[in-house]
Amino acid sequence: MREKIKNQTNPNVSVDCVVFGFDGTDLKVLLVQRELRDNLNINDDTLVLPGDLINDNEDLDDAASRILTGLTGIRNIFLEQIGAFGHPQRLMKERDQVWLRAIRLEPSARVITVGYFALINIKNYKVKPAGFAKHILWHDYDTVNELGFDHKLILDTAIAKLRNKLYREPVGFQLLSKEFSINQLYTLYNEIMGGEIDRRNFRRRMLKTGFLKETDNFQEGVPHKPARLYTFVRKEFDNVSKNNFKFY
Amino acid sequence: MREKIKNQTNPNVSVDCVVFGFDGTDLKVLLVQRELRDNLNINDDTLVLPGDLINDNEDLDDAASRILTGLTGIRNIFLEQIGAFGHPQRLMKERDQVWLRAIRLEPSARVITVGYFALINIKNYKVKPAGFAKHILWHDYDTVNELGFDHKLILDTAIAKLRNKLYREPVGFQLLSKEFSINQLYTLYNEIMGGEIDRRNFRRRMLKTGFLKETDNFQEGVPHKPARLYTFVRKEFDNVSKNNFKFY
DNA sequence: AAACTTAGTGTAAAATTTACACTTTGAAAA
DNA sequence: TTTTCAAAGTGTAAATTTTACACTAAGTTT
Repeated sequence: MREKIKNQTNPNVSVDCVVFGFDGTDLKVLLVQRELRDNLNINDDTLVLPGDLINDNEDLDDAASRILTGLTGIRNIFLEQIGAFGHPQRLMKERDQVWLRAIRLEPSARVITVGYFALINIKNYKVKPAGFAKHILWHDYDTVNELGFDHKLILDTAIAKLRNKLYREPVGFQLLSKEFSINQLYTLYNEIMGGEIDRRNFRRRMLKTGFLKETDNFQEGVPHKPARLYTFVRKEFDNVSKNNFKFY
Repeated sequence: MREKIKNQTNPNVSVDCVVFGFDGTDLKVLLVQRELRDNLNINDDTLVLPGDLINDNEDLDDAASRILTGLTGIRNIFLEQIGAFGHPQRLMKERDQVWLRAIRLEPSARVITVGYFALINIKNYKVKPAGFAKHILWHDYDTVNELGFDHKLILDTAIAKLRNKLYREPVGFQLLSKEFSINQLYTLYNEIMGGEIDRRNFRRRMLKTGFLKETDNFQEGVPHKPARLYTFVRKEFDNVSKNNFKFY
């Protein structure tokens, strides 16, 4: 770091969260409408990721937690950083620039955002509007088109990281209830991977790992044979061989 | 993002680079001595990663490139973001706080740094002192102990990312000369992985991928049988099956 | 010519992956 | 109560990949 040049303006730094959820069938992502302020006559209902400026003296991770706690009330959410995104303001779309000026961020300063992704179980927690997000919705991941700022890029990066993570840790369990059937797990993984996983081989592989523990409970209220429910045992996962990778 | 709260101070944002090099035997990392300023009587020769504040209107990636070009003269360096690191200033060691105050960064503002890692071939480029790095050295990766700020954390994260990356892309070639022997490649990989790779199986696997092209050249000046040299053919890599991963 | 150092090579056993289709079970409908 | 429906649950054989493992070849130096 060199001596500070005085005619530079420090950037605003925000944290934006990609919150993935799973409703049993589709992968969802939590989006908010860019807040309209009554005293502004700009018309802007662009969808963006939930986020906020970081506070002084606040860890980046803590800022992400704060945002999610505000939206969901949950305290210990699975959270992982995606990275920093920082296009200079001049590269933004006009609409985004207007919006930034409207809320009077430090004049002329750019915004650098640190992306996080989180996984939560849709059914367990009701999301609720927060100060920085009056309109909030679960959006189908597959059909997200355009988002404000560079949030589409952040979202794309997030799904890549999530897939990647699935190769090393059983993160998928964060998206399911405590007890789940093998086929629910299968549906989730298949959805995340966007792919063609063989159902029978999937079951065998998962059971072989040893970190799924059979319970005595079964699905209820389904109009067909109810499936046995399992729980995830982290302790067992930690023993699983991690020699899973070939390098290039 | 909410309306800017006026008593907040925007953080300084810097970019720090973990530059890995390979000298044929050991993995190295480029470090600089925290710059001593003659007009300050603080005694500080702490080693840190090369870095700098980002400029207004400068992409984060561009800032990292700029730093590396300053140190090495190379323009197209393999570079990848590691992530953002942002402990509030209050969590820093006293020595780091003193240093920051000494160079008069925006008073009381914290520093958020975005880490990058780069791979370069030590032999091809002479590193040279730059404005922000008067003393610069290749340090053995294995024996790096403590660094200023949270740079040790950044370094640890970088090596993890590098290993990780090796599972999906043949990045190791960035660290070697254009033509190299299989055993040079082996030594490098073994060094990065910190591990026990079987030499024979390594050779077979690498050759089988098809992205190593045999040349008619051999090592020169070695006091033993000279090894055949190969080049890396990216086009072929792109055809290699990427179905290399098992998930959990 | 002998000694040294790294290059370069093969195989068989074990483990893993893959492809693939029918039976079972409970609920709902007829 | 029987039939129908929908998803649960199960097995195997062939192909592929991984693993473990030790000697010969070739060029340089002494």
